[in-house]
Amino acid sequence: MCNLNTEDKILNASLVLFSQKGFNAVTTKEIAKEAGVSEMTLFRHFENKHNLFEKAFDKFVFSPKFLALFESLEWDLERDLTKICSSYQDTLYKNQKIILMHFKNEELNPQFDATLSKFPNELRNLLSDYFAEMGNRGIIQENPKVLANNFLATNFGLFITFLVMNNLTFETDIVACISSYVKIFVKGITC
Amino acid sequence: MCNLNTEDKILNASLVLFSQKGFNAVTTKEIAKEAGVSEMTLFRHFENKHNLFEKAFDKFVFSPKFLALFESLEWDLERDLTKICSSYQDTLYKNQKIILMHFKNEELNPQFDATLSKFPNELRNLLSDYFAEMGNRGIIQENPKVLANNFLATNFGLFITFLVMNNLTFETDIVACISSYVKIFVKGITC
DNA sequence: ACCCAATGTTAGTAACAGCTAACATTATAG
DNA sequence: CTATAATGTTAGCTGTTACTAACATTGGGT
Repeated sequence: MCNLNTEDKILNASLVLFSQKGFNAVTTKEIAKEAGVSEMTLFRHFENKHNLFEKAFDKFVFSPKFLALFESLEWDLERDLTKICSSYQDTLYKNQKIILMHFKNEELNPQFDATLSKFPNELRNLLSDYFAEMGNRGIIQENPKVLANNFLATNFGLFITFLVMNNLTFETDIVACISSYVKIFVKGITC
Repeated sequence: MCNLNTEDKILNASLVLFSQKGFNAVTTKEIAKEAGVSEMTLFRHFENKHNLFEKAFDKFVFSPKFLALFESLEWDLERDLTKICSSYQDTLYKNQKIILMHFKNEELNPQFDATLSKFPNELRNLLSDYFAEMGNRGIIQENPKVLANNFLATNFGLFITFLVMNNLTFETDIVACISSYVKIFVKGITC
């Protein structure tokens, strides 16, 4: 952690602290200390706190490539959904700090929301198309849009539950939960 | 909103603002203004900001009566789960501000987590027992604990998705999503 | 050995936070 | 009408925050 360059050390520290406490509750002194750097250095590199926040966001937001994923599907419900699940969970996991930042901060960055909504929306459309095609093939018959929403919301729900409520709720692990969910979901929607 | 007594006006304003921005990001001046009251009055009633936070929490936390709910069940999967769903969603809805407060604030109040974890844990145990009994009756065969976790996490996920991501994700409404979810879940777990 | 760029250190500013004290105003009840 | 309690107003204190200026220190490249 020490042989990173200065900017990265500061950005890392920012991400950690902003996601833990939110923008207003974190001080620049705190960030500097966490980064192992003088506060002055922080301002020399990022001008002001708000700018630092934006740079941290830009650097750490992870945009997945769902299109490739959907081209690799096999039109086998359980296999495909398992694949999609783990890809989506992976994306959520990689963005967990960013997502927490979003939860803790109100409308700090207008493009913040836009960026964060991009990949769920993309995934939702791809999923909806996938379900529609599965409907055409006579495999399922529910409304594809509702299914897509449902599937995404459940995945996000499982993710957020295990991420933020782990100390206060469930003891089963998320992998078991998800694989069980996919099995039930597949059986539940198959004609 | 104006014929409430002073303490209630302040507590209401606190809840709104704390859940929107988090403890540190809200000022006592802001709360006083939102409550339509002088800042001095706020301190006269609640001594300090932290105490105000705790009082707001104590006042607005809503503890449901799940035991009565489970005694009223009919051992018909879809009907029962629909009932449980809507009761849980109702609880979440009534506690939404409190839940948001929990999301935005790190370990401010030690009993905070304990209180908030009480009712999901209670519900989880009741649900798990319910599924176990349904297993004994030969209606389902999955692991009751995993099912309970799954059911709760999905419900929480749907709730939180619609609560906090409504501007950036899905356009379907939550009632449709939930009723669809229950149907799929029931079909998916029935032998 | 020297330069220069990156860092650290210290001191400080202006704004604002939480909070208090003192006094003025209102309202209500006897 | 008056006494009393609840509120408002103002001014200010104390600490902290974001941020700046000025100078000191380090360390690698030539």
